[in-house]
Amino acid sequence: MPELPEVETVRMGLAQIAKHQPEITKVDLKRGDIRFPIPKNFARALQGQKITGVRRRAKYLLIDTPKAILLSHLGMTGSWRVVEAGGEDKHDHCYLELSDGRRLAFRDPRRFGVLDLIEPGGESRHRLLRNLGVEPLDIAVFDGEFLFNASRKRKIAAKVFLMDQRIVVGVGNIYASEALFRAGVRPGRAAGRLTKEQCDRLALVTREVLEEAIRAGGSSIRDYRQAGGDEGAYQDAHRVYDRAGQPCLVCGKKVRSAVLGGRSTFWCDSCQK
DNA sequence: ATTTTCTCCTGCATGC
DNA sequence: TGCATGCAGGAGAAAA
Repeated sequence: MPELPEVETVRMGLAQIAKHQPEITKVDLKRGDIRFPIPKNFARALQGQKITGVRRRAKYLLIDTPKAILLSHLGMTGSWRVVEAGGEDKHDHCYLELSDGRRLAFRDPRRFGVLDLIEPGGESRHRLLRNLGVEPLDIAVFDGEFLFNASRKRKIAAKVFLMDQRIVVGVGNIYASEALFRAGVRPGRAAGRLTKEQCDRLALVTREVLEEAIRAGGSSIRDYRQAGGDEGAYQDAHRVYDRAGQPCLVCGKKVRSAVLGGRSTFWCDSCQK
């Protein structure tokens, strides 16, 4: 499930592919909708455009061209990958043919992803981007004080709070469990009851876990792959995620699991309070 | 305003 | 072997 580290890994891969600013010679759109309708002028707007950069905001990828920004979200099973000229996959919804002969596919079996266009400069007004919270890797804004202030009087579980993209972006189900484990905070604790010290620690370890995961190329669970097709390695570093019933790596007690906010959640009762 | 529930979709694991 | 069932989940949208 692509969360911030996976999306950032894909961003770096795409940026590498696009570093010489290839032109998009052809856009081959296979369907008119994924999760939402794809704009009618999608292919026309991108065709003939040069890729000038690849950015990330939250879990969204922004492929920049002079006249249009291609916005994409990987949802649950989405991926951008370099594919062979002839080959097609039934879950490839869009192909971008580049002037260097390469072909990029947006593949998404479960179709929870997004493809859209943004007018250059219109990023902050886009409906999917305008209500997003702070970037967790931005040290200037994401710290314990921010988390503390944002969580006052909130009754929702700390994990649900941490996954709320309007507060802080990029933290999904895997990294929320991992960060809370490192912070020593039980996922079900009411956000508003977190102490300042816990918020300090949570901000610190959230950044830590995301940065470590980026360095490892992300976590490959089921479908996720890097743009070059490689798997990430961070799934091997998970301390609690998907480890229900197995011994806690710190104290040896069984890792517990429950559904919280509709998502499977993992924690250690003795290491987290 | 905040919180909860529903929904989208397909692949895979499970059980009979 | 095959079918039905349930589960996984990012996040918007609607409901409470």
